[in-house]
Amino acid sequence: MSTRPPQLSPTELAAYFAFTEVSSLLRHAVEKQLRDVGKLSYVQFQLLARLGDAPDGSQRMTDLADGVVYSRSGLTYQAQSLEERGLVTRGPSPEDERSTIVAITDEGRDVLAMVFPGHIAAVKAHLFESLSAGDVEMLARVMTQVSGHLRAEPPRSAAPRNRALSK
Amino acid sequence: MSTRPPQLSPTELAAYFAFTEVSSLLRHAVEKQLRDVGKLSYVQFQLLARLGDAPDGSQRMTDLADGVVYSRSGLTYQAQSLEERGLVTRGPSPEDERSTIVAITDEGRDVLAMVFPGHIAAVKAHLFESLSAGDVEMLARVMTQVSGHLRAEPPRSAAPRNRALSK
DNA sequence: GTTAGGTGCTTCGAATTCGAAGCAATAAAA
DNA sequence: TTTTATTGCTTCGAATTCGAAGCACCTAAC
Repeated sequence: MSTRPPQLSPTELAAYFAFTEVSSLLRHAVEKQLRDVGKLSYVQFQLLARLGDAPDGSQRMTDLADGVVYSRSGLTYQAQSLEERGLVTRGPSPEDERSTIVAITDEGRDVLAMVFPGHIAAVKAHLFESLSAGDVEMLARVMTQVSGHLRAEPPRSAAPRNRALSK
Repeated sequence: MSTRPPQLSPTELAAYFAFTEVSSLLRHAVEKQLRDVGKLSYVQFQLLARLGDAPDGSQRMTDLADGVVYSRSGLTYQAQSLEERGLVTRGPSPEDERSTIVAITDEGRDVLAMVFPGHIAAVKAHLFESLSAGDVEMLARVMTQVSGHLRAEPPRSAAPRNRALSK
């Protein structure tokens, strides 16, 4: 019935499987390092890293959520947790009363500095160690390509809201 | 302090960021498709797919857990869920009383057949659409390389147990 | 203005996840 | 054989995750 099933070539299959496997294993390895060294979840680390990178060390909640590909409610949860630990502060935006601005604190930067070297080392050890410089370059190019493609169509982590009253 | 901090080259950084982003976005897209079409979580789909691929349609719990990079307790949970839905059966191994053998049922195969085309289409659309054949080949090669490297050292999803009484 | 719709975030409940601890069976050592 | 360690899985509790629903503010059209 309907259209005939689409297929993946053997190469595509191999690429897909290996890709998901690497992604899982890398993630686990990195999470362990972050947990052990800084008691941070992967998301928390990503949030701190993004804030640390931001020009003024602060960002809107929504932009953070989009940046790390994460649900808004989940971000609220993690931001609260980070705030309780004193690693970030949260406050309303002066421009838009609805927005919450999250800013990294000095303590947050300290923790970031604490875990960063180990994080880098873990990534190096698990992702790059077995690759040649050419491979890395290629990987960067291809992943950037796909990433751009993905960013294009689907809006973002906040799903288009209920077109509810469509009746 | 101690050793000087390791560094990632700009290319490595770009590769790492793009890689994690693609992995997140792809995962979300695929999960949505599986949920919508077959009410399956990603893990559940992976489990069914692995069982469907196995020569006799069955596997040990531990091997499944290792295969999908998943915690053992999490697998117990999902296997229970799949069993309740009649998509798999579970029973003790005749060879080793400790082992549980999970086997896919005909219904399981039906659900798998139901979601598979859409799954393939999603992967094609999100991961491969913007890539050339050469890129795909390269990606397959590099990911396989890394995957092998990762599989090598760290044992598996079941962490080396408490070498507790090391005293 | 005022009203309808859009946007930003949080709260809520349910589902999922993990690690630690526990139980049973097997393997290795003594 | 008995003791000791290892392996396979499940149960437990705590933490995390998400989507839906709700609240407040903001914007545009009237």
